[in-house]
Amino acid sequence: MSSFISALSSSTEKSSGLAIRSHVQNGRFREALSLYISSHKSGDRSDNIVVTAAIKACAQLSNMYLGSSLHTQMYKHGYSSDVYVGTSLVGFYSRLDGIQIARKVFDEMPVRNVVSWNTILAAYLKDGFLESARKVFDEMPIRDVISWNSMVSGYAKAGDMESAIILFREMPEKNPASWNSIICGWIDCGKIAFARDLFDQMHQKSTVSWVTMISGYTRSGDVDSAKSLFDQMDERDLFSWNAMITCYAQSGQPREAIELFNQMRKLYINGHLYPDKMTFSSIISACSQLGDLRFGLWIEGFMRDLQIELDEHLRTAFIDFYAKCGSIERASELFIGSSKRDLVSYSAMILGCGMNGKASDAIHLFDKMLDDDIVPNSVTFTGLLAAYRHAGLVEEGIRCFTSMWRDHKVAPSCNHYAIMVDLFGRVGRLDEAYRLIKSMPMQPHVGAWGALLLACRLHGNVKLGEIAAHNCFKLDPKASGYYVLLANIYAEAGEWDKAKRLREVMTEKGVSTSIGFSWVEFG
DNA sequence: TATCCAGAGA
Repeated sequence: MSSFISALSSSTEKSSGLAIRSHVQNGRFREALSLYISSHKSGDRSDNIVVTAAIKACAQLSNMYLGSSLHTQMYKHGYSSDVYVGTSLVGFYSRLDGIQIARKVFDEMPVRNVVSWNTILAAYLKDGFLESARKVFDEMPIRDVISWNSMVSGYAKAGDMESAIILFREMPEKNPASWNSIICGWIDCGKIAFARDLFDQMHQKSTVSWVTMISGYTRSGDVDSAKSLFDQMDERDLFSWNAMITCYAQSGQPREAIELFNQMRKLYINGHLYPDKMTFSSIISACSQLGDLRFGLWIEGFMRDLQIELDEHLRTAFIDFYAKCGSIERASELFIGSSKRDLVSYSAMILGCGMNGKASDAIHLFDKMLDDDIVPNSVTFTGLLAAYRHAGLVEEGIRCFTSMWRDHKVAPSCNHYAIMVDLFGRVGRLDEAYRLIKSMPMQPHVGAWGALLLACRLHGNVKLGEIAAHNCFKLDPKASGYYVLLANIYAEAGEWDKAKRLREVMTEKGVSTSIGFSWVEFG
């Protein structure tokens, strides 16, 4: 009987051990640890294989408490001299506790293999100690392709492409990760053409290579090239879909992002591909760009169905979404419930308040943000200035605009200028608005001139209106709205000839006359 | 039979 029980318990030990390892292999770290804890409580003795997996899960989940208690247990059982346990502990401490402790554990290992060496090499590189890492690399008794890849990517990430390429050329053996490190390095320093050149030379591209290039094009704003690569891919994994959806969402093409998401959803319905936090983060951003509250709410329900929990990224995406859709109360709830309020979540809230005319809330949040020692950025000031504009608080707006560079070292962008022009314009201070445009250190964009034009329409100023309109025509020749505005200014001033002439110019230039016809009737 | 390298978000 007792042998039966012990056989039974050893078989459950085996199966739970197998399940724990499989959870870890598939990235289900939380499940792995809770299974480990429950099987441990029921008296299972864990072997070094299972503990290795558990330590890895602790590292991934930043569970310092359980990880270090596993370390103590392993020490007691004499397992800590095992090369697998030792190596996973080095990885664990390098992730959670920094290089010193990791190095200490590494030095105390009685046996090391190439993976142990790679782990300590990666630990130095992760913390940015390039020279110490190189020392480890040169001292290593054996190196495999991963050792070389780590060092190459370390140089590339540090921007030292020269050293990266020297090492890359010396490699006795290369795999796709080696190439990807260099490609990534070129992208990081803005040399997308170099990256593409290398990408085209690759014989065996991995999905990582494709995704790296797609996100490179995203960063350089080349949506067409990104899409062209995406279309050429034979096998698309979750990362590939996410990269392309993100590309659209970040390039101001939210409809395309959602369209692609719907295509991806068909694969989900067939049980092939499940959207994850990253997917939703981009999709929510697309929804907030469109101000599409209904679709966003549907997305929230879909996430609930998939049991996707809000992390800080997603929470901020939702704050931005609700704020931009006018649901400031819901945005505030999420913001207040957030465990760490950072620059982005504060800025999203301030922007939301600004857009929804809650000037005093925006100002209050800004003060609180400074109290929390968070340094404001360009987006923060866009929100704050928008709040002043909405409330028509000119003097406060001027003070804020002056202070952003003087006190916070944030240089005003075209958009900031455009908001100020709008603010002056709305209250009829047209000359100041015009002077502000003339004082811009950069080429004024159509937003600034457009704001002035709108103000001239509002206050019936023909002279400035003409100047503003002609700049708009130059900067955005295809848009008919500016012509309509100028025509309205003429019409209201009774200058029918000019209005008529303007319509002729539109026809000559082939500008669409299909919208805003109210003015044409005057001519 | 495990441990290490390359891809992502507001």
